[in-house]
Amino acid sequence: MKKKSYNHFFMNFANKTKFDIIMALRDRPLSVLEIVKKVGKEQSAVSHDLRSLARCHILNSKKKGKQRIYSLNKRTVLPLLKIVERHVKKYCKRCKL
Amino acid sequence: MKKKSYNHFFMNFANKTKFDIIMALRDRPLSVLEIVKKVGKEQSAVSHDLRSLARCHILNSKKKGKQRIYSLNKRTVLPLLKIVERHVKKYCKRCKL
DNA sequence: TGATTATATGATTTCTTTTTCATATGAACA
DNA sequence: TGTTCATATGAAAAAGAAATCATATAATCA
Repeated sequence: MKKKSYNHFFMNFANKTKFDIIMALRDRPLSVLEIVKKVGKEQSAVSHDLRSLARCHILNSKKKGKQRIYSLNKRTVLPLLKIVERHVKKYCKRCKL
Repeated sequence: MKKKSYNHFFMNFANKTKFDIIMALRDRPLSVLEIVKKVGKEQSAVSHDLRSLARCHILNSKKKGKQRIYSLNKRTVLPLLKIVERHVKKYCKRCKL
């Protein structure tokens, strides 16, 4: 079992900015600049995060002129988020987290 | 949306030891000492991790004499692992992670 | 009550991840 | 070709998380 793969995978959801990026891409694919605007972080920081997300195949990307468009791996991410949403709603109503 | 809840939740899967603990509890509930043996870490480190896992309701616990027995929140954890296992098998065949 | 066993806690050190900054690459187009 | 816009990269600084250590609590039982 590839433990490191799991660690990296989950790390991408555990980090605030990376999680924001995932959420930003739920509705539709976006270019880097659009993502930068949505999540309100430095371009460079976002690029680093995108790299990490794409390396784990949480995001896909394709070029479009001089832009790069990132999109969500919905097959994995949507059902995953659904499970965790249910969990958080159930258990984190009035917890301090 | 409780972003911090999500971050903490995923952090418990992203960390090597915590992930090991989750895996150790897949078959059956265990006492702290049993978990310590299984994951091969210091008792104190394991206790810290158990606290964090239980705070997010990934684990439940109950006392039994002077022991404390930890068990998995299967409803959330099992389907989650299933999704990620599929993902890792599909994408991380020969990746370096 | 005091000794023993099981687990938890808090503070500090150590390690990893994230942010930031400066700069590089690469595509489009005048 | 040179300028501009979009994105990526690498290294160093800053922040955050985990491991460690010493000690505390809590339950059991002699």
